[in-house]
Amino acid sequence: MKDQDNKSLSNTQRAVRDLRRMILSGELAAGTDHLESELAETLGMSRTPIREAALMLESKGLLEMRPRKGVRILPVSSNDMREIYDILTELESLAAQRAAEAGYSEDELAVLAGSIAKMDQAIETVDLEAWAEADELFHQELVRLGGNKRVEAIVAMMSDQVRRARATTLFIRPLPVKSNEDHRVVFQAIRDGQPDVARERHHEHRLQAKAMLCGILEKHRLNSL
Amino acid sequence: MKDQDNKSLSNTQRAVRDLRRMILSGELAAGTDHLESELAETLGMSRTPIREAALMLESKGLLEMRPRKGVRILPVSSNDMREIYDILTELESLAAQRAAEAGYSEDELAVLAGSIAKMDQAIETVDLEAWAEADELFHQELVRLGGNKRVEAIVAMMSDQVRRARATTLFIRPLPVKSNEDHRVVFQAIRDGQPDVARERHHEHRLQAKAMLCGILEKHRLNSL
DNA sequence: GCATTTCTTTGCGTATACATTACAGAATGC
DNA sequence: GCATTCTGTAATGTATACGCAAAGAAATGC
Repeated sequence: MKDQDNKSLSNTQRAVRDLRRMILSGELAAGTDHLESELAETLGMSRTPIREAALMLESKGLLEMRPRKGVRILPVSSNDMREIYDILTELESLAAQRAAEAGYSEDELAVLAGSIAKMDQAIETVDLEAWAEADELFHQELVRLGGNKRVEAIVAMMSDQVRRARATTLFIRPLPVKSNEDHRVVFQAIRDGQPDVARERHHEHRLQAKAMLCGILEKHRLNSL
Repeated sequence: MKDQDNKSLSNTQRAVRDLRRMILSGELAAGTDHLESELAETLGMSRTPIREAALMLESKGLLEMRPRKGVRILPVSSNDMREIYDILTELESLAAQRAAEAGYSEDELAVLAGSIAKMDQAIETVDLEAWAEADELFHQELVRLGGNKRVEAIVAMMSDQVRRARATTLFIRPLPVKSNEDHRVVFQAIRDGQPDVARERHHEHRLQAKAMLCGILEKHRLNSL
């Protein structure tokens, strides 16, 4: 199945996918430099698709191309995380508001409800990986329901960067019980058609998440992930 | 001076700059298709830098590369404008808040004040082009003062698309007197260190601008710019 | 021993050639 | 006359080659 994908995908697309995966997994560590030709050999293709992929990832903020220094995997500082969380806070809150205004049916909210259920279960079994995955689904689906494709794209881009920080902090942070309550309240506001409540509560939720995460990063001097 | 730029800039960078300019000026009209080789010949370079430039502009949402259909200049529908204005509304309001929190000195706010003065003057002389330019400066500087580089980048990206719509609507819309009052109020709130006021007033300002612009677009059936 | 300059090496920017693939139009079968 | 398949072509996707510019090494002058 993966091989079929490989056949239909262009090399450039494969390079984007693989490089992104390697960056998010840490295989290409933050702050390290890599020659185009080196990456080309690693992925078994020529420099052209590598360059095209790197260009795309550069505009997504994952790396930087510097003449004669190779492509540099961008580190994410705690200041970067502040910037990113501020943007996520605003855009997701807008999405929550719009979702509440849209008046979705129970069916249409099934995925959102499901993600909350998964998070509850993950907390009971103290499975942090599963919680993180469900949390991501919640936010992604929330934004989808907001109905603004550009917001979706921006949030997806930022989420890529958050993911790296989260992988590090997941096991340091307190158990996200409060977080789950917040999600439930936002969900109810959307279901009950209360845009202002949905917006406000989600806004608050994200501000707290930001404070928590950035606090941890700074306390542990994790200044480049 | 321009020629010096051309010497120090790479062909890819020139292509980005020129293509962007051609799209914003309408020389490359929205909805039209252009072959890579055709653009290459126009700009006097090979396909490689054209492809790289197109890739960058694609991620900025100005165009789309479709296999065998050429590079398509993306039209901006009134629905697109709604999406864009919603994002600008949220992110600029955040910037206004943060700018007010930062406690800038009069000196540091000089550019912002200057842009307001220019807008006032432009209204008196009914010079809409000059007004639009000053208005853009105001919003750009506001976002800069917000101190979030990513917000700056996103807003700059979206502004590129707004510019096309504005060129069309500028001479249909009412004289932006109300707009200038809004700017002044936001400026004062920033100067006086009132984050909530700055945020709220700017938010309102942008919502009205959105309603006005989208209203015009729909009334005149301008559905692809 | 240090600075300056030149030379070498290395990696990127770009052109170009080639492979691939999707589409159009013709041709053939029914 | 219509549908289907085949084939040619046009445009993209990818590889590769080459020139140039910058960083480092070596050498020379002081």
